[in-house]
Amino acid sequence: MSSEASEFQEAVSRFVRALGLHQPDRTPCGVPIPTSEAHALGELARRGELRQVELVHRLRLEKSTTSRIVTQLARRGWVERAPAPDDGRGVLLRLTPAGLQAARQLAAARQARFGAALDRIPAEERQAVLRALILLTEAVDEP
Amino acid sequence: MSSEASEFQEAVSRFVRALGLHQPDRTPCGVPIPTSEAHALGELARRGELRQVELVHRLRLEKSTTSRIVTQLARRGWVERAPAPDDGRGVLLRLTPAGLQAARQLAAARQARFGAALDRIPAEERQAVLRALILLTEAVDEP
DNA sequence: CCATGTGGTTGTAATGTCGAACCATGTCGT
DNA sequence: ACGACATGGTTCGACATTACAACCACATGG
Repeated sequence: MSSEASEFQEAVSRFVRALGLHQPDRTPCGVPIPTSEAHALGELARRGELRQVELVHRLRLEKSTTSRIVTQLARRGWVERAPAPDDGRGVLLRLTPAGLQAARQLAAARQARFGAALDRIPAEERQAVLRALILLTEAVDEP
Repeated sequence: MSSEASEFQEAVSRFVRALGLHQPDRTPCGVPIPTSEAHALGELARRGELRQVELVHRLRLEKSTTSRIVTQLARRGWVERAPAPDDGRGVLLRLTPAGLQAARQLAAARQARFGAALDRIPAEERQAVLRALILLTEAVDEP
């Protein structure tokens, strides 16, 4: 239904704006690092190690951009580059202890922001909203 | 619940990435204009006229940035600046016919993108997903 | 063993955003 | 009425994120 699609456009626009995603050097949670770096940190925290090329796919960035982001994270002392064991070309990324701590702080900040948001959603709706968001992501993702 | 909040973080991150929102000079729908300009155009299309300061609030940008965006849109021949009738300081923005057409094309592109996404969501879920997105936006917006 | 493809890095350029300085106009208190 | 302050806009300078192209190293397949 076309009216449904335009309502979605609306809703997505508003969501993006409300989230404050246009600010380049600050995450939506207020942490003073770029959003992409935060996402990279998140991916690394979830898995312990990650191939850099995998990060390229997950962040949907160019390999050059990804390389720079990793350099930034390394400069902050949060990740270490190591040669990939099974492929001489590859780079294996690993979180340092400081990086793990930073990831935890970031998670806490997000917790604060999204936790507060969740409090404004009726408890019985939360599961539905989360499910909807996941569904929507899958739907948008699939090219 | 904290596990709920972290699932949300996950879900939001994924959504943002899947949407491709990190590309500065291309909308998620593939239209080759910056996201903020697209949003500005959308706001102007919905209301016919808009005070520039209103755009600042809706886009959540600095007034300087907003001014530049409006200049861009004017350069494209899509909006006209006029003095606000009730306030000598203000600027009233109005869509030109070309701007209206551009807005329609943009809407069509979004329609194509989000329509395709919606098709991948079971029909009986769509209302729930839309509702969830609106709820989530309000929840995130509030602070 | 050469041709081609993949993973990474660096250089270059384009672009989006903010903060500050500045101007014009409105508003409020005395 | 008049000065002090707030509001709406513009311009300028700085900074940051991203992509594309060129290049290198390693892998893979005929």
